[in-house]
Amino acid sequence: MGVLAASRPHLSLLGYLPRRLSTTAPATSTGISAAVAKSLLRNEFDPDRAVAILSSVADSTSSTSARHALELTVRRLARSRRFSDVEALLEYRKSAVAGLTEPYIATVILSYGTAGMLDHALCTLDEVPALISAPHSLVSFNAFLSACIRAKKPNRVPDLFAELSEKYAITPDVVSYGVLVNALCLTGKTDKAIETLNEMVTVKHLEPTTVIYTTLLDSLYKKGKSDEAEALWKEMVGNGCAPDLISYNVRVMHRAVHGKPEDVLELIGEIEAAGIKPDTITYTYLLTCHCNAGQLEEAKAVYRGLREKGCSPNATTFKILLSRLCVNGDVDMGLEVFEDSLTLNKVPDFRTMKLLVEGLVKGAKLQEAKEVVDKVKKRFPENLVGGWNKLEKELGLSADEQVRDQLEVS
DNA sequence: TATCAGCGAA
Repeated sequence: MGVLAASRPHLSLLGYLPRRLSTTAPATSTGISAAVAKSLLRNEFDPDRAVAILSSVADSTSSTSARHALELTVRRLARSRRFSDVEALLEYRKSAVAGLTEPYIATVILSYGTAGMLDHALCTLDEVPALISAPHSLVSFNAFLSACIRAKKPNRVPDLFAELSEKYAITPDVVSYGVLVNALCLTGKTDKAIETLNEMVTVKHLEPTTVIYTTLLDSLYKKGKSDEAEALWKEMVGNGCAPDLISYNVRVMHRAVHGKPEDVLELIGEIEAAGIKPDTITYTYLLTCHCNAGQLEEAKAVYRGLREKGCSPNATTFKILLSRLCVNGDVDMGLEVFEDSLTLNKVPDFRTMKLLVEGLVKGAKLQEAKEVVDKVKKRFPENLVGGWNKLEKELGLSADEQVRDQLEVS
């Protein structure tokens, strides 16, 4: 019942789509570029405004940015549980876009996966030959397998892999096997995943890839089987699959959790020696390792050194460093890090921000605490502000409380 | 030339 209510189409949206596209845009707005839409969407959490941004994209199909913009919009709608609107949006794209291509349909399939609507993804896959007047290729098949994983249903991949490749007479390639191996890893069947890789090589005569090895390495490390992982790393290199940054980062992750900062630094040295430039994820692991070893000054140094390494902090960097700073009572640096996150539009989650505000109040920095709350409230959509109002009351930061404080002082 | 696979954390 609740589901029905939640998934009832939003009338304004349904009306909006065709109208927007059939009406000539006013002279002032000739449409924005997909790249601009993408950056707007990244900071737009309101689903209706997201749809509005998306529909003003001039070139809505060809670029990767345009496809990414579509996926971001679907994610916003799905987060609001507006699945009928997701359907309206994606079905409209399928029907109204001239010169529909298989890569574009692949994006629709993946978007349905992101929204958890696997039945719709499967229907779309079925429609491919009718939509493009050509048989399926691996692109839509692989996109569908990947949609299963995005929909958090990796357990369905093995059966569908066999069933659909048979039904559509498709010969799976290394990408298909890559998704299959990942699905097996995600469902805890790492042994079966390794078996699958071996089958792929010996029976299907497909070359193994760095990507598939990386999937397996990650799974083995996360299961605590580091010896097996190290052996597989050697196998990967031996089979001519050169490790890239992501495979190194999987190792860095393991060392950051189980080793010392020196071990992580040593591995970073190896990465650089291989002619690869570590990225923000690499340095965030290093920073985390320093934090866990109680080396807060070193962690701060890593943070401050990011820019000269050509990296900029991401949401995870901010979250980890800020929470650790607050726990250690370093609210001054905490404020600095918060301001940076504001500048980059990557303000950490409520729990982390709560630590900063509480720390500031504890340190008698009421004015700063209030400013932080105001700035965060301004950035977040209405539906997330509730927690802040409650926290303000608890900490005595709300307007009423302040007036009372002032009265008490005078 | 890329589209369809792999790392953080939500």
